[in-house]
Parts: sequence; C-alpha cells; structure tokens
Amino acid sequence: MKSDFPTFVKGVLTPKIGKTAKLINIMMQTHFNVKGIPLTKEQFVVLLCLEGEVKTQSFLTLITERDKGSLTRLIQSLERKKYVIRRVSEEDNRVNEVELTPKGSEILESTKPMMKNLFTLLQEGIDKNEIEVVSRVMEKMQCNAMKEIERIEEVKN
Amino acid sequence: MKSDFPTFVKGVLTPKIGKTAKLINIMMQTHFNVKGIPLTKEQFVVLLCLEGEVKTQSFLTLITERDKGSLTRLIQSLERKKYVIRRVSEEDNRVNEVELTPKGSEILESTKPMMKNLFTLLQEGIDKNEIEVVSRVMEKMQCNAMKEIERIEEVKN
DNA sequence: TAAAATTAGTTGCAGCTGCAACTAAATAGT
DNA sequence: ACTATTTAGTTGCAGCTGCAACTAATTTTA
Repeated sequence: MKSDFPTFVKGVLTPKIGKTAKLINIMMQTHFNVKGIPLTKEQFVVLLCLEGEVKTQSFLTLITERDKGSLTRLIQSLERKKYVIRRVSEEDNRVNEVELTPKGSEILESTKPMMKNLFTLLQEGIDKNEIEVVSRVMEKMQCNAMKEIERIEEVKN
Repeated sequence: MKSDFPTFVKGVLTPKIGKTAKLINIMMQTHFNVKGIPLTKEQFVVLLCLEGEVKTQSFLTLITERDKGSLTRLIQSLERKKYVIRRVSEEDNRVNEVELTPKGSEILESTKPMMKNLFTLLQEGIDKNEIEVVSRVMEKMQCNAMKEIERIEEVKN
C-alpha cells in the first residue's frame, strides 16, 4: 500500500506494529472529530477504565501504562469538562479517587457502541486463530520489552 | 502481568497492539537516554529513512505516516543538530530535499546495530510462522483502518 | 518517637502530534 | 495569457508524552 521502512527491518515486526497502532489512533480520533464528540482517544480510554468503579490515580497510571504526570493532566482535562470528579481518599490523604460524573457516564455510554463497532470492523477478514496468535505474540513482546527496559534501567544505576 | 483494560474489549486486539507499541517506544527511548545518544526515536527513524538516499519532505511524510507539519519540525530538529541538511530542489522550487550529513551518517551507523539487536531481542521466543501471521494481520488491520478513515472523511464532506 | 525512606500526586520542561490556516510555486483549464 | 486548482512546505494552536524535581503524607527503621 504505502512505501515501507528501510531494508534492515525485514522480518522485524516493530515498525509494522507501530504503524498499525498509529493508524488505529488516527481512526479513533477522526471518528470523534467528525461526529463532534468532545473527547480525545486518551480521554475515552480513561473514562472506560472508570466505568462502574472509582479508581485511584496511581491505579489508573498502572492500567493505562502512562507516566503519572501525564495522567494527572489527563484527569484534569476530564475534570474541566465535568466528566469526572476527584476526591481525596479518607483513608490516605495522599490518594486521589477519581469517579465518573453522570455527564461522564452519559458520554461514555453513548460512545461505547460506536467504538465497539470500530474495533470489530478493524478485525474484519482476520480469523479467530490468527487473533489468538497475535494476542499471544503481543503479550510475549510486551514481556520482552519490559524485561529489557528493566535491564537497561539497572545498567544505569 | 499488569492489570488489563475494561471488559468490553475481550477478543479485541486494539488495546494490546497499542500497549505493545507504547512499550517498544519506551524501550527504544530509554536505550537512547541511558547510553547518552542525543536522539529521539522519531529522529532515529527519519535518519534511517535517509540512509543512502536523498528524499523530499513529502516523501518522508508518506513513509513515516506523519502529518506534514509534524515532519517539518522533526526535520528542523535534525537540522539544528547538524544531522541533516535541507536544499530546495532545482527542478521544483516548492520541494525540499533532505540529506544526511557526515555527522548524521556517523551517528546513524553507530546506533543501527544496537537497534537491530533490540528488535531481534523483542522477538525472542516467537517463532517464524507466528511472525508471519502477525505481519499479515498488521497489514490487514492497517488496510481496514485506512478504509475506515477514508469512509469517515467522506461522510464529513 | 524521631529520622529516613517510600508513596501519591503536581508542576516545569522540552519534544512530538494532528489540524487548520497560510504562503509560494507549479500546473491545469479556459 | 490568466485565472483556478493543486501541491509542498511552514506556522500557530492545543493536546499528549516522559522525565526530573518537587511537596506532602505515610510507613519503616533504628
């Protein structure tokens, strides 16, 4: 389709995965923009994580695989839009609990089916055992990457 | 390993691919940082594209799947570091040709083997036909995403 | 129990991103 | 030839990012 990356990456998945992730992000964002939904894909993902459950910021940092500073600001942007509220935990004054507002629930519920469709559509023409394989490979690669990151960090210290 | 995304995404690859891409990026960047190599992963990819060949900015926009404004600034950052030079094309005054400098070639050559190793390491424990499957699925998904993006854009107009 | 270490979150910073509005050059259409 | 369209690139803008330095609260340890 489009031109490809330089030659030394033959047989290497990294650029393909990166490109795919990028296109998926663009697709999601375009959907939000065109339909006039006032959300970024990042904000949507956070809302999704909050569905039905209050979560602390540090837990959100973990599951969204994000820097804590980055998450702070993401939450602030959702707060400005009145989609979530933040509350200091009663047990531990360092902890912030984040909760969906009714307004946040509403936009999430109205957006979820659309996103679900998009995700299904993305996998059209790919069969079940292929998905199985990709799923396993992604996990394995995440594992390898994580190990390597830890190894490098260790070298640093 | 880490907690996972909300439940409605069972059997959906999108979040896994996104997370994997993210971890790979962090891994690459951490490598550059720890080894004191003055490059971002984005800059590295552009240098890689320039290896052995002068390219125009619009061609770089295509192969790196980036907005043209974003690419302009990436090139500018590489120019500031004296890794590339830009030259207006003789045939067409709108066109900028981008070329590696010796300094750019040098850092690219000294960094490439390390990155190659990283990419190989990432795929440890994954066998050849699995890689084949993932490769095909990524292409298919890119195709699906592209089609959908075009469809949405069309709706907009 | 007082000092030290850890943990949660915030903020400043620099870098990358897409989008949209813009300039300038080239090409097409009349 | 002259306007209209297209193409290449730049810039302003707002948003997300990781990193590092910071504050404040809590927990550990001596």
